[in-house]
Amino acid sequence: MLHAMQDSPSLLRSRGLRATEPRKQVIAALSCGSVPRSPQEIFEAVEGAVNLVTVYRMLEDMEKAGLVHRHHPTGKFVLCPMPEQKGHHGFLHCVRCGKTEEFMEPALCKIENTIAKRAGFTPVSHLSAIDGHCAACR
Amino acid sequence: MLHAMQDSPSLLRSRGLRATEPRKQVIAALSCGSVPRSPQEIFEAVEGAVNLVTVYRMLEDMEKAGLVHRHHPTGKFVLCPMPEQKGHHGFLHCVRCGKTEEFMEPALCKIENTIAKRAGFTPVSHLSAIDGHCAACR
DNA sequence: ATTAGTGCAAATTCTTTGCACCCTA
DNA sequence: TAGGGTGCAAAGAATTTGCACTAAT
Repeated sequence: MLHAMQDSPSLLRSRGLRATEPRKQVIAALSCGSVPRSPQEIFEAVEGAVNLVTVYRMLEDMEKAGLVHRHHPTGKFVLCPMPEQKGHHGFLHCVRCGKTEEFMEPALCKIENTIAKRAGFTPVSHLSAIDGHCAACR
Repeated sequence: MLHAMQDSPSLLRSRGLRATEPRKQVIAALSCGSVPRSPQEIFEAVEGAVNLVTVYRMLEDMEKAGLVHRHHPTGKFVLCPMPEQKGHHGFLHCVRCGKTEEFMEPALCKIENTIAKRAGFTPVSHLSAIDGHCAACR
């Protein structure tokens, strides 16, 4: 997350997006605290410095670019800590404090592929979210 | 699913909900085709026979009762094929035709628990959805 | 200089709330 | 007949669209 905050311009450019002021601000807001945020919450976090409509459009672009992910079932957004890595990203989400961390676990992927195959499905993408209490909120 | 269609009244009553005409219609609509449906889509499926607002309230109640589940990331609703069974329910969803089936896989649960523990999380609930192409849409 | 990106205003769409009436158990 | 459910009207949120203007490359 920090790497994104420290150098959001190159992060953006590496994904084919221009490094604009609004985008840098939104990334900065998202990189604070590992908590998923809704468009409205991001808008408030930047204190209205970026238009809400722009936040919507931006998140759409950044999601396509793999820079942010939507956390389900909340539907909020988090910065992807490893945008270069392909594969199944999953979330660990604390229902008390909201802290959310992303993980990648090949073994989980493998089982999901097995389940899909068994049912005659050709898997394309996976989504998994684990809700619970984090160490601090135990 | 068929069992629900054939006897939605007892299904409803077994969960403490009254077997009303609107509810029977919504369950019938949901049990057709194993496709997740939004409140609006359900409203259209019953051809306006049930008020849209009622559909919303109903889905809320039925979800609490464990009769329907929300499918993520679409946010639409499906009838739960096994409301008696506890544990982690997951979805297999065809991105072409929309067909969605639910599964339960202890091995998946187990890995997710491991992931959570490893990160110091106490897991409370899991969500997983696999998108892909079903046998018919291959 | 180009063209992606942004802001503003306004339209849509989605979801919730309040309240009176109805119908299931 | 009592209380859970429903419909209707209306409010409130959330999300999208069009278009002119700005700014990054």
